[in-house]
Amino acid sequence: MTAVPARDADLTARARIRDRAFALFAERGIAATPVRAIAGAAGVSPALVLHHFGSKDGLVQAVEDVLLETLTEQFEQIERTATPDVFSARASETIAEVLGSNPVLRQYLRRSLLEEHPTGATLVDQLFAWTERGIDIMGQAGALRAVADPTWRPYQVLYVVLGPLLLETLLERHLGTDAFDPDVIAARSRANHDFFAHGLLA
Amino acid sequence: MTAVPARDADLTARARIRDRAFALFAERGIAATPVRAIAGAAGVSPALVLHHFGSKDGLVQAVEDVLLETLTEQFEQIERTATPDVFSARASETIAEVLGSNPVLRQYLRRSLLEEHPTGATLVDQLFAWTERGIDIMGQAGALRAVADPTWRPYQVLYVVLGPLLLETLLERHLGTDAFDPDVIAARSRANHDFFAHGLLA
DNA sequence: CCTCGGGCTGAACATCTGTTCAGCCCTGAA
DNA sequence: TTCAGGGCTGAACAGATGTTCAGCCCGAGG
Repeated sequence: MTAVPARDADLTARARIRDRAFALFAERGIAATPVRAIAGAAGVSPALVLHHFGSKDGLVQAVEDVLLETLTEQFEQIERTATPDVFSARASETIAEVLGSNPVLRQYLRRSLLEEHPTGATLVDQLFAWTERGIDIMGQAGALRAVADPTWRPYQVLYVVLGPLLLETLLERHLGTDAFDPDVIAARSRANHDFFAHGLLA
Repeated sequence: MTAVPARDADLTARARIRDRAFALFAERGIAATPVRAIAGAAGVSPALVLHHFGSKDGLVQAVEDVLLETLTEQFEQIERTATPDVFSARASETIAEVLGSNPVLRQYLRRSLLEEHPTGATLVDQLFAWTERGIDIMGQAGALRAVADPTWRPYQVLYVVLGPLLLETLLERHLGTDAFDPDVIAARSRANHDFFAHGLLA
């Protein structure tokens, strides 16, 4: 899923339509993006969009299939290659890298996670499962503090990690800089690690 | 803003339209809610909706005005009545109470916080300001641990507090129970306090 | 009594939406 | 050369949507 294709001419019309749809869905939302707008952005007739994807829903499905596949790939790679002692660091690094370089992806994810769309649910469930898995790995390595009710731990982690994505516009307004600039990400990571390590209260 | 009016007949048609619009906007989103649907739900002709509010945008504005006013009222009351030592407890208690008893409000908020709509931005900014103010109060009471970079503290708090609201469907799916049931809220509050007090790591 | 005005309606309008369809062009196989 | 097939298009259609408008009903004020 290339958010901003380098050279459209290299892509088949089908791929161009999918990519443009992805960007426009992210920017305006699916319902608010007419097939005609996608066709226009891809330099193609509206009829061709339907010709390739059957219906607008079919196009949405195709877009989300690619999205899901790409993300799954990323996360499985973390799980395969990261050892327990660096798991947390590697995971947050990869997340930052994937999200930081791709504003359109962030916007699309934001919509997906909050809308009741089934793909959004799949995605959140996936993220939650990965978080649980990561916590498990760290727990077995003895890195976690024992708590009375461990139910909420993965949620707490997920909230802190996903917060900057879900409320990106807030960050942008108040920080005045790009919320996913590498330096900002680094500072936030340090603060989060401190938070996870010691909490906030005296 | 009464999410589910007790007895519609008691309300003027204008108020009934506003309330129904609020519920339908929350459920389906603003763009996906036709004026005709609102009119139907309120037992009124579509033309009356426009007669009272000028346009659909006018209706949206009216709905959001009431929403913002109600929430502001709640939070100002906390600030007026809570002393520093109980501020955190009182705030989370009130938030839980307001949100817990009002599923439609939660849904509407979720949409507002995420959409680029100006009211959504105002609302998030307001929530952030309240969080900052609460942290300030607790800091002056000496309840906070000193950290290297305090920039991120209010965000971290906001993420953890707003998480269950933003990702309510995830909670619902995995917990199997109402995510804002009083018992669940209580358990979550305890876990959050522990998190804020000591962090997660060993 | 009349009439004025606001709540309220049905019907209509222009526009936008997803989708269909007959048919164009062009490449590659027979 | 013929011809089949897939990429592709313009025009059109049916339905939905926001909005307008002429006019209804009915209670308050003269």
